[in-house]
Amino acid sequence: MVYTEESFKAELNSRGWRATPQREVILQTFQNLPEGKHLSAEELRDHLKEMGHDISLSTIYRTVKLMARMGILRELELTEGHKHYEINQPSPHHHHHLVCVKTNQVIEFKSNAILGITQKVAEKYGYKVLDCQLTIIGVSPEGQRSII
Amino acid sequence: MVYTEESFKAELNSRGWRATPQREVILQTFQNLPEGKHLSAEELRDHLKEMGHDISLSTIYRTVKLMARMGILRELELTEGHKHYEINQPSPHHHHHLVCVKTNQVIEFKSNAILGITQKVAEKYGYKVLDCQLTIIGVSPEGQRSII
DNA sequence: CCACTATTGAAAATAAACTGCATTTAACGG
DNA sequence: CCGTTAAATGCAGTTTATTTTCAATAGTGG
Repeated sequence: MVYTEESFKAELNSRGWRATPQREVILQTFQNLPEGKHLSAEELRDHLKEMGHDISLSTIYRTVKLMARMGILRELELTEGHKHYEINQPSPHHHHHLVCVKTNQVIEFKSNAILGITQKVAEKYGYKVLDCQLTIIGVSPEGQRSII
Repeated sequence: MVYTEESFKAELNSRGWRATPQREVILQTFQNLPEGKHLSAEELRDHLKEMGHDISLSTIYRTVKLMARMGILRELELTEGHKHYEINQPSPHHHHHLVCVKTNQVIEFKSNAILGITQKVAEKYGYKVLDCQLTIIGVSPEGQRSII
């Protein structure tokens, strides 16, 4: 699902919400990010500022949360202590994360099998799926060598 | 892996750390929790207090983080805004979470296939696995009905 | 174009998690 | 056992991410 300005507005309005310049800019920003790139709220604020868009942190937080609930963004909780957001890509681009607790390295990987498992589980409980994330927590080769 | 007081002490000492009454009590608490039950730092503090153990929040935070890095506890990030911890069970008890963004309902489910995928991915990158969690974010039947 | 109400930005408020430091205490070697 | 050494604890204070309050602004639907 890729949103245009119009389809995004329609989606928002259908839920009683409003399309605003801030929301549109944030959506476009995430849609144009290189695959697998994710941003924290502050990183997004800075990135937007560089592009000439001064959007307050309050709005950023409110918007990413809103878009995560709509299923447009994925909310990632890796190991850094703050959330990251990225576009919630459909099947072929959908990926998961392998995280090192020592070095905080994050590796992405894909798996169709996980999508299948997710479908079955969600169906069983009558859930509508917004996102599924397999997070593997472990120690990278470098981490295993380090003493710290 | 179920730890006794001795094996836990051995595991700590082998890493240059110390076995303390607080750490032992916390380990026992998690090992005795009903399956699938998870606690936040504050809930753990209160639970321990009820059992007659007055352990400071600082120590709680330090201990759960330590035990998560050791692979003894899993750190769960569901939707409530704070972390939860539970014992990191081996294969037959290992489970995953289906979470509703509207009602915050959490359903657990098991899957051997996920363990297999995790093994393969970790092996490919030379990672030592501490934990793997598939989190499915969606909307429950009740959530789909609600207007909020 | 109007009225209504959602949204924004700034500042203040929260809440979770972390840290510095003095004190306590586990581990290890003799 | 005992003493030494460094790790761990508890307290208080702090940091950091995120949320909320509120007045001003601006989409929307009629």
